[in-house]
Amino acid sequence: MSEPVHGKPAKQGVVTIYEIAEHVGVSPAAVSSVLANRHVERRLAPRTVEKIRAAALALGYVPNMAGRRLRAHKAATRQFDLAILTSFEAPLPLVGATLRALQRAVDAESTEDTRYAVSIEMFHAGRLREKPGLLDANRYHGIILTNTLPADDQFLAGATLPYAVVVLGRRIPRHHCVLETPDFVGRRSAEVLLEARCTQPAILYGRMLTQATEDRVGAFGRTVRERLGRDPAMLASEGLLPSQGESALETFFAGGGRCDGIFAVTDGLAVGAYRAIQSSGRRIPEDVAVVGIGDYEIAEFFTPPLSTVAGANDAMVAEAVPLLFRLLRGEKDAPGEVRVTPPVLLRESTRR
Amino acid sequence: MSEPVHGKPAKQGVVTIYEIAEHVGVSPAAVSSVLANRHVERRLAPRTVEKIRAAALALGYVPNMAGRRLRAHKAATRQFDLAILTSFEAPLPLVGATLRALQRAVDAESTEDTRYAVSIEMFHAGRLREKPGLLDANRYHGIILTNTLPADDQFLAGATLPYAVVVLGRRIPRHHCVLETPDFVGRRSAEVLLEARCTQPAILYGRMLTQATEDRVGAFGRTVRERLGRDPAMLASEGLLPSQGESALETFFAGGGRCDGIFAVTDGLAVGAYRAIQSSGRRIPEDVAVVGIGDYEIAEFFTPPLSTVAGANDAMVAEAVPLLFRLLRGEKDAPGEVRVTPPVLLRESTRR
DNA sequence: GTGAAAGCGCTAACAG
DNA sequence: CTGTTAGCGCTTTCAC
Repeated sequence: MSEPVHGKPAKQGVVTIYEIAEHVGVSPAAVSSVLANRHVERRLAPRTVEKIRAAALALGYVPNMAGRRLRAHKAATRQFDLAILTSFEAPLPLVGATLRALQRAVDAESTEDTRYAVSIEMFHAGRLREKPGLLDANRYHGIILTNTLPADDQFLAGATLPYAVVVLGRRIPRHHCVLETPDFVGRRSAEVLLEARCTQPAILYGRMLTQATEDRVGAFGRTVRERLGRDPAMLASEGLLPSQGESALETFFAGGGRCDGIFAVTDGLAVGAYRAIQSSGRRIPEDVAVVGIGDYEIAEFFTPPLSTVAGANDAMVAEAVPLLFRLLRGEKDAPGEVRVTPPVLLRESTRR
Repeated sequence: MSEPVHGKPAKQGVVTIYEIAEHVGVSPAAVSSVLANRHVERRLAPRTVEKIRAAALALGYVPNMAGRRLRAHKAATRQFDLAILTSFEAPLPLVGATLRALQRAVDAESTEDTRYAVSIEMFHAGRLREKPGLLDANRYHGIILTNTLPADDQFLAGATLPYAVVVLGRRIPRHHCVLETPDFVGRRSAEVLLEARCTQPAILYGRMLTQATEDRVGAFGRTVRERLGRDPAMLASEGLLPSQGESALETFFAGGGRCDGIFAVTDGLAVGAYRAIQSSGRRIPEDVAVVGIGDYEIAEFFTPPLSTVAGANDAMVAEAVPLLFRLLRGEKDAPGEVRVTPPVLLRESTRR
């Protein structure tokens, strides 16, 4: 039944150099040399080269990178493939900070015989499980995973990924996690508004919540309830764009909604909130105080400058990256969580 | 001299499962099963499992992903490895938009027997040539390359990468390029300021210039010179952060510099410029008109809203992605350039 | 319970 | 000018 080792037609498989070789009537080595542009040193007949090229094109040849790499592999060099996995829908500053920190570590750890490849890969929020190769042991040596939605977290809680994983911003059982001190951001941002003597606080957030945001929203609500005896206004926008935040707030105002303090859970939403507040003739902070998230350096440059809670990106990354390297080294390290407490920066937007 | 095929000690090479096997005194197959957590079905003795695990750790075993992938390869599935290569110093949101567009195309093109892996990889600006594996034919099937510095461009002009390459925002001989219509952004932004009757225009840019930015700076200068008979003030900031733009402008003002119109070449610099202008007691646009770049949705939400030129990122990506796929398919397509003309959006920051 | 052996796709070395 | 061969590191039968 089985063909000789290297003469397989692979009738329904993918095109390999063997099919091309057979098709043209030359050896696989000849094909290889042409595809690698080494046919000159091999002094192949121009006509043969042409035929091989044509066949590769006609058959739709796609090189198998694993095969090439295995072959090209320099003994005495081990390679770590690392990735940062984030959702398409997420804001990128955290990812940028993570990448820079990871690259710095990699540059420091690289030696003659140890290389690292670092990349950013994205998944559709809530559909992490559909990401190809996630469960395979043949893609990554380690990843930093961030901006997951609850659906992703649920999937992760039941899954065991066959490589080193550090989860950023989220607590997931049996995984290594680095996250904000729970409830801290929601509670402190509520307190900032209450200390500015707000009596009608509101929170502006995107409809799709990462767990970190969900935690912030929940703690904000609880704190307001405790202190004022009633719930804050909940303003859910369609997304995190300034325009979406703006229209959520406009709709609220148009419907007769009142508020004198807003917690905007991303910088984009804060930008939109500023615009909606100011274009409705209200002043910040006199009529409406605003507090936001400090993960973005832009907050200081709002008019007026935005008070922020959080902004623990750097601190989280500073924990996550060394943790990943410890896991790569196989150091015994029980799954668990590292908590980071972010700073609170009071600026004009809550000064009254 | 040479050892039997599979018994090599590889004295100074990297640790493989063969070294582990030899070390423990079992077969490579046993080691493999343990490392893949398949030892249960194999009913390995717990003690053996333990010893194998310990040896892997002690020897610092790092799995070779190419080997695993080659082995795991599902025949009848071809895989394309695509990447977006950008510099660390570049703004991530632009890259994110490119990735989303690429992913959309990939989602559409994926079939049962054709998979795509997409990632973002970064290089240090100006040191593209040092990126590991860039010249190897065993990493990517195709890339979109963006945010290169002149040093990178020079390197590229002399290099032939052994896979499909689309260069974004830059014209490089012998490569497939998608870029803004040359000079357009610099010229139009100058015109926008001149039409606002500015007589002392200035340009604010980062010290490190991508070619696209260099082009913008140059064309701005030429246009001002043509129309006013003298050069614009050139304000070079250390980087693209708001704080850096702010201090560049503060220094300029402090030194007695005067200007009534500014072209800020990124949104971060525009944010800094706004702050420096306003905190110096000047008004926008009455005292100083400002025009910026529209690649960022935030411009509309400045106070006052920022007039922008450019913002052709979406259009460029819309050209670049299909081009990449054509190259992957091997369609004959001579290297050359596609030019995209960006829109001009006039807002309050130049209305006077 | 464990080992031997085949072979994933590719390329470099060697032999004509 | 071209073909044969070995083997990169790994996993999966199959045989004992």
